Amino acid sequence: MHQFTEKTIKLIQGIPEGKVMSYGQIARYAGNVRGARQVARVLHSMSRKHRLPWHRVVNARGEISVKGEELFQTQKLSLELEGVEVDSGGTVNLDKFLYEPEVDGDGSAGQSSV
DNA sequence: CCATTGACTCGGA
DNA sequence: GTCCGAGCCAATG
Repeated sequence: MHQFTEKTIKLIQGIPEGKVMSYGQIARYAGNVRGARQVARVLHSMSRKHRLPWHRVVNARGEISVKGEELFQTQKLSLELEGVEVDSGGTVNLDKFLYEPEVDGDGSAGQSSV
């Protein structure tokens, strides 16, 4: 197993409740800027074997990009239950719920703008 | 090993 | 703002 996959898994597991990450972002943190699709694939494969909080993973726009209707609602429900506000279209406010593990205790920037 | 997929992303029209 | 196309890399069959 490549480190990218393992890092991806760990990153996903490291996402706190009430936060979400995009595939591309995870891929970058995993060391692969272009690994967004692999993240998706990892979710498919790993989520079957491991219990990964894949529901905390959304696309770059903060939207739930899952295909299946059930999976879509499942993810949306899971996020809402964790305190993440999800729009009816499955859109999450990345300015509020985007998880940035590298971010320092800044806090001032990020969600100050409207 | 080769071909296909895959929950994506970005850029252009 | 929406739609289309190409890239990208790894796991699976």
